[in-house]
Amino acid sequence: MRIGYPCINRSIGCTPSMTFRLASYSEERFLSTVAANLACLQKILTYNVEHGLLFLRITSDLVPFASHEVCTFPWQEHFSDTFHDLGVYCRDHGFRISMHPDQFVLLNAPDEGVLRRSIDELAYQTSVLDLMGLDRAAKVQIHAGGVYGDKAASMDRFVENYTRLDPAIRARLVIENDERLYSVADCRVIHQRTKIPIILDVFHHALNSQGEPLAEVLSALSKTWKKYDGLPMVDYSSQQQGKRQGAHAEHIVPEDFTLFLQDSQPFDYDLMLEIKDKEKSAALALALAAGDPRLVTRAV
DNA sequence: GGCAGTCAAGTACGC
DNA sequence: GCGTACTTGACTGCC
Repeated sequence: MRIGYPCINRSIGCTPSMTFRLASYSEERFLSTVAANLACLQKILTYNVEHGLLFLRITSDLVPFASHEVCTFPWQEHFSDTFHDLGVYCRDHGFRISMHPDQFVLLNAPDEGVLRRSIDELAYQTSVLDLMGLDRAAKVQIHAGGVYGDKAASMDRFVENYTRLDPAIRARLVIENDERLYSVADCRVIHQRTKIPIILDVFHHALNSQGEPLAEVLSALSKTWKKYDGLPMVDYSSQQQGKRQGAHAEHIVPEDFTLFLQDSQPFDYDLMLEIKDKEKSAALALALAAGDPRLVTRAV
């Protein structure tokens, strides 16, 4: 079990998610932004090695507008050495890496334009991991998509579109249960037809499920990950008190997290903490997990 | 320097 | 059919 947090670090003074308005697009702006983002990503990796946090989600904004038609610059070639170096650093230090396209990426969209843009975005995110030379255990996670008034037909469309994807994308794609539309049970139906691995989002499962116990779910989902996919990934967060149901908490709740570690025994997984204060809660989680035989904080 | 409104992209839902 | 909520960090224009 590696522990990590998503995308940005609040204490190192840079962000790998620098972007700009579409109206401000220029090649100069694009190049300087990507260069700064990549430099910041290296800083975050270094910080994480020093703090024993070996699971990192890379931000979708690393290369702004990468999948947009406005971006015609061959950034893959231009930055290939930098990506390569980042990848070597990740491998040397035993990192697990993931990416998570946002809500606009819908593999089951009935609209052809939405589908095409979604696939373009998946191609971009996949290519980042490919350029870094990471193996198949580095994943791109999405939700199953929309319902569009007919869930069965929408799941059929997911399966169809998934099957037609470039193998390079398919090798990295995994799906995650969401808090409203597609539960773990729904994802398992899609898995049966595609063999796509399933990420468990513990918080979403609490909000959208038939109450299947954690151990039962982990047991089933672990089997959807092949050896070359790496350990299963799990997203963890908790409810922000006083906010709308589903709102992510600002800080980790130590008692809940300790309980989760106990309840998830004996399953092993890499854990992504979707908590707003990022590396701060991740450090606390590490402390709470100290002594857990599953925990890994440095390259072996 | 600080603040409020806005931002490439989509869907679901209430009225 | 239309407007709004969802989610969220960063940009941008205005004071």
